[in-house]
Amino acid sequence: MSSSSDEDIPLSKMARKITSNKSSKLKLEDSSDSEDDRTPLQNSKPTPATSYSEDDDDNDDDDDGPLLKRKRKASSTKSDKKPKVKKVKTKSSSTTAVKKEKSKSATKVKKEEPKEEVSSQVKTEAEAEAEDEDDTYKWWEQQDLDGEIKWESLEHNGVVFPPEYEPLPSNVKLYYDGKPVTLPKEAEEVAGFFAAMLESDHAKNPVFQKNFFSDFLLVLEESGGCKDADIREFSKCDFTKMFQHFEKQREMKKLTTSADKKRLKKEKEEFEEPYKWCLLNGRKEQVGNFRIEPPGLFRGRGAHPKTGKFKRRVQPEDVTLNLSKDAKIPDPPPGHQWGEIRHDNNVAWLAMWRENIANSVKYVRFSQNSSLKGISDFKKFEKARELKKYIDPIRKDYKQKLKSDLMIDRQIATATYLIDVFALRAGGEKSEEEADTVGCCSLRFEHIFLKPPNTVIFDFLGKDSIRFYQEVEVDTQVFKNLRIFKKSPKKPGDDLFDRLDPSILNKFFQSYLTGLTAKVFRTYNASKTMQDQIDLIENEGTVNEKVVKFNAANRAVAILCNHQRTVSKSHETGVQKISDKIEEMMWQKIRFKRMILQLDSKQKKKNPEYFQECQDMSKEEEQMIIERFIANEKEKLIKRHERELEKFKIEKATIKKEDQKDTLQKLKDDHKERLAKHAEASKMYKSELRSRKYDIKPNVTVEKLQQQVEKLSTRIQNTALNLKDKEDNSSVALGTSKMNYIDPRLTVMFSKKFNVPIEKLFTKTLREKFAWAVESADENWRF
DNA sequence: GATCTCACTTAGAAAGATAACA
DNA sequence: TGTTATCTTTCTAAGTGAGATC
Repeated sequence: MSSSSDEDIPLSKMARKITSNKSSKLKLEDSSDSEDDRTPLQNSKPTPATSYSEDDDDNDDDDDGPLLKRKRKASSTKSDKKPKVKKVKTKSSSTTAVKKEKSKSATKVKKEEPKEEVSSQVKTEAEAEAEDEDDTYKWWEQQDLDGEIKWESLEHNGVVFPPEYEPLPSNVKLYYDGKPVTLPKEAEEVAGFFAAMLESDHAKNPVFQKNFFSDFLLVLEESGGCKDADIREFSKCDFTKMFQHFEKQREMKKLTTSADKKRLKKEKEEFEEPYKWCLLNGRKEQVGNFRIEPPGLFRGRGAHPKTGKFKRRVQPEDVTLNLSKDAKIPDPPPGHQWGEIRHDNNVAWLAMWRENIANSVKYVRFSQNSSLKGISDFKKFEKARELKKYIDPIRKDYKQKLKSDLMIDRQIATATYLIDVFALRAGGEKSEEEADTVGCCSLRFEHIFLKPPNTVIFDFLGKDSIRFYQEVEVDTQVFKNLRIFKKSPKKPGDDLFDRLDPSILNKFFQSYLTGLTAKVFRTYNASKTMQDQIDLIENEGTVNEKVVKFNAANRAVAILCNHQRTVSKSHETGVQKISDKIEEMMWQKIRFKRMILQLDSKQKKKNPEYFQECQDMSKEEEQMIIERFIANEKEKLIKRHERELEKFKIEKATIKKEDQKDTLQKLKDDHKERLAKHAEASKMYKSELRSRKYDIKPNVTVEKLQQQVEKLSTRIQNTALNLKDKEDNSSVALGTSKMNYIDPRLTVMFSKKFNVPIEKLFTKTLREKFAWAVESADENWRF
């Protein structure tokens, strides 16, 4: 099938998640299914992986050999290169800044503000916030954003180091083989890191334990060893005393008065204030992570082979600072020197150091609301919007290439399909020293299961070891290709796309559009999905209802990108509580309806549907609800009384001695009275259940009862909606897509078009990060 | 062309702050 | 007013991709 109508179907819809209702299968491209295509995989003749001959159109010239078998190898550990200060390039621009779509003139170029000293006397955050909004640099009103250099001048105050280690009190010790032992403070610190997380999942992980312990022994040896015992076995170490000490400290911290907490917070803020800001081209901008990461145990995600290893303390000598040549070099901490000073204006970092786990580089960068971050965000979304113009020919092209005679082209086309339709990541190669996670190019034999005629089950761990599990229908030719890519002698452990890696794929993408890479597809499809979802929303209802609809659209994007979060521990009980509440409201509603019938039996004839639900709830169900309701209410009363007694104990001293007895007696009497009322009500409910006779007060009318029923109906509806939202959101993380994938101008457009305050959609941080979008998009903006 | 290095974005967990509830 | 649930921010791990180097 290669009809033109097929071209009209958006590709993102071509493959659908299979639900239990498979009614809407889309017929897709291709074709004359050959006899061979219907042959079960296990019966097909084994062929070498380097060539394939399924049917004629599947024949391959095989002039393109597979990539060298990709070994999962250890990364090299060192680079002693001297830093190079690159020549500053000043390229002419092509990117124009965000055009103001509002009536205000957008072309006015802002004058550079006078350079101010970045010193410990910089304004406080509150003062900075209070500054006139117009004083902030609106880079989006500039015309040229294309320069390659990152800054003309950069000044900052360096970084904040974590506090030195404070040894434990002498009575808090590690126990080895049942006896307390004294450790050198360096080793004690490492043992303490483990002890502090004794009850976490990490500490129960054998790999974590092993890595921690071997690093602990190393530090112990480096620092002079333990004189009290020959520590060799992890199983003989008892960290509980140390753990209890940290728990106690945590409890003490909780008890700090709020005034003290405030004071400590203020002191910390005052100390950190100078490090929070820098001067970028003479303008004050915020620094992001100005705190050097403290030492600790590496918490790798998933099955990381290095999890638990000791992350060493970073010294000033390990830190390289990056700033202008003429900028004042911040003083290193007393007795120390900076590792290196650089003046590289091709990069957007202020400081860096190398960590000891993977020997990778950590950077101190500008904050999310800085102009540099904003500009790169803006460019990212503009590139994704540019893809709009190319997406149709690209899709047409790769659909054709799915049947190419060249294996490499087929693999490229199939991978592009997966990236475009299922928003897979590129999937770069990983070393043995990392968790075994994959993306598109690194998918292996065992990560997909094929179910004829065209169903694929993906099951693999993606970034952060988050499981990607989807059962989907795919294009028939894609299905055929995947079957070829899995054909014998391929076996578990082998790469599905044995001739691909992200750089080959990205080179292919670049032939369509400069700067087009696998990740642009994710941004494009995410924002496109959001635009489509918003287009479906009716402009009606309350602000909160509109926010719920916005979140539902956001959720569609998060699901597309497979953004997940672990279900919170309290989720189950929370859901149960809400479900119980709904049942209780249903029971109350039915109760009111029965009262109506008792007052006026003719009502049933008038509107039998209205009273149908009175029959829907069985007596057993009702009894269960009533009993639970009674028990819950009683528990509430008891807890209330306990709190009152507790309060009385505390306030006793402030009450006159002669009044104390009376006050206590009153509390007890009140409680007794409430319990009596509760007992009476319980008795009434039970009697109602037996006799179906209701004790209705004389002032209660049919109209009043109807009003009550109406109120309850609305409450039930709202609570059910909340419950559904809670369930749907329990494992989906909305934040990641809002922050990284959905063009913020879509959110701003929604806010303006639907009259929803932006504060309801973006937190303060996001409003600052996306200030450029908030100020430039209007209600008609489209992705 | 494979591999390595560097600079950047993207990611979920954990900590902290705030709102809702009893 | 204290407790609990939820929202927001911070932290830092884990990706992508360009360009240098072997």
